[in-house]
Amino acid sequence: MTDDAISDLPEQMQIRRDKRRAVLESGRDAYPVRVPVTHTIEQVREQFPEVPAGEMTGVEVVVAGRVLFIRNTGKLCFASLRSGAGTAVQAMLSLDRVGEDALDEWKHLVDLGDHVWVRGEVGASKRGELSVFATEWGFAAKSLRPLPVAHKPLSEETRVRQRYVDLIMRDEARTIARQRITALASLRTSLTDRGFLEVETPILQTLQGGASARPFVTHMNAYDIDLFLRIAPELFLKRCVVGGIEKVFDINRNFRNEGADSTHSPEFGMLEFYEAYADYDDGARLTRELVQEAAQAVCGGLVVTHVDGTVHDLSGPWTTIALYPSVSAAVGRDITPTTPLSELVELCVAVGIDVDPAWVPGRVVEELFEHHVVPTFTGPTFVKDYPVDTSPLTRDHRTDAGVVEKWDLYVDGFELATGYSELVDPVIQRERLQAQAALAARGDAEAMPLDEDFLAALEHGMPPSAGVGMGIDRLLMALTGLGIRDTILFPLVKPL
RNA sequence: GGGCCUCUAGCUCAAUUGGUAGAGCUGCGGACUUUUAAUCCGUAGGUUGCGGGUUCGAGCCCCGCGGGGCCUACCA
Repeated sequence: MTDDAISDLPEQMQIRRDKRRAVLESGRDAYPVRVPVTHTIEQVREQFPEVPAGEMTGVEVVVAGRVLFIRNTGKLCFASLRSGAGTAVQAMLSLDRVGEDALDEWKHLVDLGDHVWVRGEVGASKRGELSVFATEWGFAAKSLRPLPVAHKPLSEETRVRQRYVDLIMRDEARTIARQRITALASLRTSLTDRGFLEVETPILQTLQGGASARPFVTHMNAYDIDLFLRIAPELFLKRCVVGGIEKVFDINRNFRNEGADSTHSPEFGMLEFYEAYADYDDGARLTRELVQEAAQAVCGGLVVTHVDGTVHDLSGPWTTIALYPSVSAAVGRDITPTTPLSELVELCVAVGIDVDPAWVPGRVVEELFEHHVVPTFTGPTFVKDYPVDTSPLTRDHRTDAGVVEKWDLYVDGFELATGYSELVDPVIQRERLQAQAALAARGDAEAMPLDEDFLAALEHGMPPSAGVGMGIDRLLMALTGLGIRDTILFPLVKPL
């Protein structure tokens, strides 16, 4: 006989273990391999949308669900059985229908959190609650741990560390888990409907590249080499474009070995797509359509309501501004890529922005932009034409000197997506990557080494292309107003 | 990286100046055939995050460590 009495266990857990043993010893099964279910709880709800209070339907069903509310009286017991998706139906066990033994066992063995099944006629209680009037019941799975109180909010830490409990207790947790998948499906549908091909690119990479970030490093025993977990799929998607997959995307997980806080997760979801014979304006247009179609799929419309009750309108063509003109308007002075650093620093000091002496002029302009312009945004906003000295890997603007063909999409004050007219000249790309490699050689952990194979691919000729990256977590944040950790089912947490 | 706050029963939280660790829900026993956080009677449940120190006495004060949160800095 197994010893299921574990010492030092909290009383309530020990009692549930004792009940489990009592179930088995009584000849019932606490964990049957199969349960005689005839209807899901959803099906019962759909089939009997309105049963008048106190009336019966004559239809017998067997339903199973988790017990989330329980109320026992002397000869009549109530329980609310809920499906995983959150639909509930009431079970009623009365002495005259289920019999004395089954009623007593129910009262003494069933706890909140247990999975049970009941067989019985569908009807409505005197209060009008749709109910299954049990003639028979059994366990589907006995729960050995007590649930938290239903009417007090679970601490944020418990919600994240024990997401299974969060999913049981909180409607919003169940909702966001489904919304995330809905958003991903919407992005896939939107892109494949437009002729894009979804590919998979490697997570284990021999060289880091495609972004400036510190990678996670791991080791491959067979080849005895260090490998990097990807920080971006970019260089592989460009290889696809070179190879003729001219509309291509990857929905992937990236890993960055940097800070983890309320807006940054060390692993995060990302959509990247590339479209040949398109430029950054085309990429912006498609990005807007993707976000709007995702909003339609997830929220049922383009006007979305956040968890704090605020309403956000994602419809329309959205505002597009250029970085330098917007800063010029805000500070009342003409700011261009040739404005001297001293003048830019002066403007920062005047409004209390601390300037790092190492910053290049473009960086200082971006600080002025974030201070003066970003807070004025009233809806989704594309900001285009960034300083060349902060975007060394990006193609120069076709007409404006000193800026590059890059945009950032701001929603709710954070950056949701970024897009480029991709640099495809292999000679210029090599020069810029060589400069990065020099930084890497000097110890800059975020700089990329020279990827000869990528350059060889470009030297075969890559058509002019638009490239876009969008954060999946941030898309969910924009649609729901949640923090990043609520959009990720299992965010990384430090072990206790 | 810096600063501030926080960790007490299964869950959510109290505990006055350093003086017997409590409540609600949950649990357990009992009553109740229409409950929705039922009601009533009775009752159990604690290594106060971990380790040291001060003190006659520490949940409370001091030091160290760990977890969490907020602000700030940095990074995308």
